[in-house]
Amino acid sequence: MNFIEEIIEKDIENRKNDAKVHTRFPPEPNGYLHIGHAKSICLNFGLAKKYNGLCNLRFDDTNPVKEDVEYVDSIKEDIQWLGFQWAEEHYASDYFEQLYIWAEDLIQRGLAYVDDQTQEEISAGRGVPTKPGTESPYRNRTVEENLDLFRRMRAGEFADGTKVLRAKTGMSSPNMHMRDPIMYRILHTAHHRTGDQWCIYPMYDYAHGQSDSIEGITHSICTLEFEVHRPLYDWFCEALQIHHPQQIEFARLNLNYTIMSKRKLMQLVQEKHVMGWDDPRMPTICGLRRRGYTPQSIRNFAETVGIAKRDNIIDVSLLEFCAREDLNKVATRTMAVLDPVKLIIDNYPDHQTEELNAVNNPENPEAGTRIVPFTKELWIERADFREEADKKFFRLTIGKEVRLKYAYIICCTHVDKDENGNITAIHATYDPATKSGSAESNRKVKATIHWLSVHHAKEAEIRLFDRLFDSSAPDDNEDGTSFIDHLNPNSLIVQHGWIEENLTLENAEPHYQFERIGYFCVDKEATPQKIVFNKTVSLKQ
RNA sequence: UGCCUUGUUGUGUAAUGGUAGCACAGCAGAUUCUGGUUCUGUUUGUCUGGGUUCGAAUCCUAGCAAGGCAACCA
Repeated sequence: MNFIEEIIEKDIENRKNDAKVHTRFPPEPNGYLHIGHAKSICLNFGLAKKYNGLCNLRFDDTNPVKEDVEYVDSIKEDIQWLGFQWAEEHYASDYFEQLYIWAEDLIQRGLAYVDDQTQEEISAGRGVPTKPGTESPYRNRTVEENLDLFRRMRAGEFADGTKVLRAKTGMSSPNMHMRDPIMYRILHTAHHRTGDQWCIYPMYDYAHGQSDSIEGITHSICTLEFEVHRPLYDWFCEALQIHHPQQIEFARLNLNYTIMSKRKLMQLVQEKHVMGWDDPRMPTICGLRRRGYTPQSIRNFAETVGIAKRDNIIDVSLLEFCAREDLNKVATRTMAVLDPVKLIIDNYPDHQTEELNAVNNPENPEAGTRIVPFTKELWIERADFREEADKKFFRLTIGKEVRLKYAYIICCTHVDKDENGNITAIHATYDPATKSGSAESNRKVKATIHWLSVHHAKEAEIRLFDRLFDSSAPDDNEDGTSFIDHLNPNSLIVQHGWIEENLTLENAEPHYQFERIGYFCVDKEATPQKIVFNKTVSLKQ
C-alpha cells in the first residue's frame, strides 16, 4: 500500500467526503502523453477503481497559446487504449464564467486587485526567496476601481500584458507563489474551445483547484513540483469558501536512457530526429503502442514502479521486463530469419516438401498449431553458424549437430565461400529418423535453431529499434551538451529478412514472437506488398 | 545562502518501535525441440554523528546530500 492509499483509507475511515473517492487526470492539451503520464493515469484511475470511486478526465486548457484539439484527441485515445474510461469529461475552459464570477467576488471582498505594472516590474517587486517583496503601487485601489478595470479587461479594452488581476496574499511569504500571485492575464488569443469569447485567461493557480472543487474532486493528485502551489490551492478554496479537495503530491516517473519533457519530445518531432510523436523509439504512449507494447504491460509497469515522494530514475530494463512478461503470454510464435544465410541439406530429396506442425504459442495451447513447409534449401540466421566455435557457442559448426526446430537433427559438413572468404552457403546432412514427434526424435542436441524454406519464405522489412539516446541521462547538461548531442545514431536499423509464407497483413496477429529473436508487431506503414515489422523488445539474452 | 520535500542493496519499492522483505538487474544451477519461459539458489542496503529505549530504518537532535520554488506556463 502506498502513502496515497493510506491517506485515502484514513479518509474513508473518518467518513471524510462521505467516504467517497473522486479523482481526476488533468492534462494540458499541449502535447502527447508519455509513459510518465501513464503512471499518473494508472494512479488516478486505479485509485478510483480500487475505492469504488470515480475518475474524471479534465483538460487544463487555460493557456490558448500552447493548446490544440489535436492534443485533446490524442490524449483521449491514449487513455482509452490504456484501458481506462473516465466518469466525466471536463475542460477548465468550461468554468471560465464561474471563475470570472468568483474573481469579481474576491475583488469585492478586497482580496484581489488590478495591477498595471509591467511584467518586469512585477517580477522585481516579487523579490527573492530570501527577502520579502515590495507592494505594487496599484495594490490599494478601491474596490470600485478594481471592478471597473477588471470588467474592462474582460471587455477587451486593454492590450496584452498591460494589466493583470492579482490576489492579495501579501508580499512577504517565503513561498514565492504566495506573493500576490497573478490570477488573470490579458491574452487576445483564440482558444481551441471558447474561440474569441475571452481575452483574459485564468492562471493555473486560479483555475486548477477551483475546477477540482466544482467537480467534487476529493483527492487532487499531482506531481512534486506543485508542492509549493498547495498553500495557494488551499488559500483560494478557503477565500472562495468552496469545497476543498486535498492536494497530494507524488514523485513523477523518470526513465534512464530517455527524456520525458513534453517540450523536448516536441523538439525531437519538429526537428525530425524521429518519425513523429508515435515513433516507436519515443516514450510517448502512442510510440509505445506502435512499438508493440501492450496496455497490460504498461499498467503492470506503473504498478511495479510504485508511488512515493522521493525522486527516482527507473531502469528501462524494468519496462522491457514488463513487455516480455505480458508478450510471452499473448504473442503468436512464428519463425523469421533477419540476417539470412543459405543452408543446404545435401542428402534431402531435391523437390520434396514436407508439411511440419509448429506450435503457435507454447504458453497457450488454445492457440493451436500451424503448418510450415520444409525443403532442401533453407534460410537460417547467419549468427547461428560459426566456423570457429568456442566452448560457449553450441549452435552450428562444422562436424556438430543441431536440431532444426519442428524438423530434423542435422550435422554440418562444409561451407561454400566467395572470393572474399564470405560464407555463401552452409552444407549439412539430416538424419531422417530424428523428425520431430517421431519415436527416435528424443536424441539430445546442444541447440535448436529456427529456419525457413527458401522457396516458400516471404520477404519483409524489419525495423530494429535500440534506445534513442546513448547516454543514461541524456538530459543531464552539466557537461554543456544537450540531449540532441546524445541521440543514438544506431537507434533504428532496417533489415530485409524472411518470414513464414502464411503470415500476411490481412491475417496478422497483434503481437508476434519471432522465435529465438524477440517480440515484433506489424507497423502501420505495412502494405500487402511490403509487410513491415517493428521490434518491440528482444528476448532476454 | 530563505522556504518546502526527500534520503533503505546497482535501480525501484515495503517494513508505521520488535527477524530489513519484494520486484527488476546481476551471478550460479535445474528443466527445456526458443541461449525464451518455468523452477531453485545467491551477492549487494537503512546518508553521517549523537540521544531516547530492553529494542530504532522507524522517535528526538545536529549535520550532510539530493530535488523543488523567484513564468502574465501547467
